[in-house]
Amino acid sequence: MRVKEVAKNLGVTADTVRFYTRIQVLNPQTNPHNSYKEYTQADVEHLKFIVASRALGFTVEDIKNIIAKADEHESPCPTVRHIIEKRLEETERQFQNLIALRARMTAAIAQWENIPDRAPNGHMICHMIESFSEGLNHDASN
Amino acid sequence: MRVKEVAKNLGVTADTVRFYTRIQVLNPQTNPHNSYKEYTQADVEHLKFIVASRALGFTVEDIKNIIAKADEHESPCPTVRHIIEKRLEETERQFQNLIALRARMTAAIAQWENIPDRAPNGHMICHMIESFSEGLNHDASN
DNA sequence: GCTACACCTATGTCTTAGACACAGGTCAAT
DNA sequence: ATTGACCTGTGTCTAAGACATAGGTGTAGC
Repeated sequence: MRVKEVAKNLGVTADTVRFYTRIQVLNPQTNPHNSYKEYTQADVEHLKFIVASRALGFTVEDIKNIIAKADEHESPCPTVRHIIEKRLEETERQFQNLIALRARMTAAIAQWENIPDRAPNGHMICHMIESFSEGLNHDASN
Repeated sequence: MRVKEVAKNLGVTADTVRFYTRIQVLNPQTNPHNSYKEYTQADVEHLKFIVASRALGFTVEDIKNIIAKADEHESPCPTVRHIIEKRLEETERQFQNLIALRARMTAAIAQWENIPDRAPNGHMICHMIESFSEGLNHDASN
């Protein structure tokens, strides 16, 4: 199979498959005539593993490490358990940040609903943002 | 003031200030002797605007556009109102994605709690991920 | 066989918002 | 004058692909 077909089968873009191939986390054979890549069923299974891992929040670097462990005939499972805990913590942090961001955005929109547009002057670029930033507590706790 | 002091005053890193200076969204004077940048109080106010905008989810490119509008003596407010709506929608999408990701992660961790580690074999890299991917519905609706 | 032409391919470059490395500058204490 | 701690600008790097482009494939019509 060639890249497009493989991609369509797994619901990802051809560029994604090319990317995995480029960084050698996927290693199809190359047709020496036109240098097209030829993906076997085993390659597809391999890609399926990669896609599933990505869907669980693993980075591509994580996946490389997991595969490396398996290539040494060691069980990658302890590594997998450890990494997903770490990634879950990060996700939780992002989640909190996103909630805070959304709160700031909706608060700003609400605050701006009742005030008029205004031309910029010497010390103001946009009075809406400028006035909103007054209420922002920029502490160093981060 | 020099970069570190400015950064500390606004609760960002010196690298962040240097970055804004590099892309010319901040334009301090340069000391011709040592090519150190010298930030005036006006520069600090300008940076304050940038930091506030970033805190509202605007991209640096957005901020450039807003400043460009203001430089043409046009009110940037309509632009600002428009952009924040767009960014809020994106944030909402990210939010949904993050919720779904977190659900997948916790589901995987729960599922893996009761199954043993296992060595990789010919057709499996990590049976935990592999078995989890079975339950994944990879549809094309995205 | 030849030529269009639609579609596909690999490769190189670009993206964000800074973080990091590093060679050199500053400045107060000696 | 020299040490040494700290600071500076500049160049490079990051993640995970997306995009641009020159060239290949393969079918249809002649």
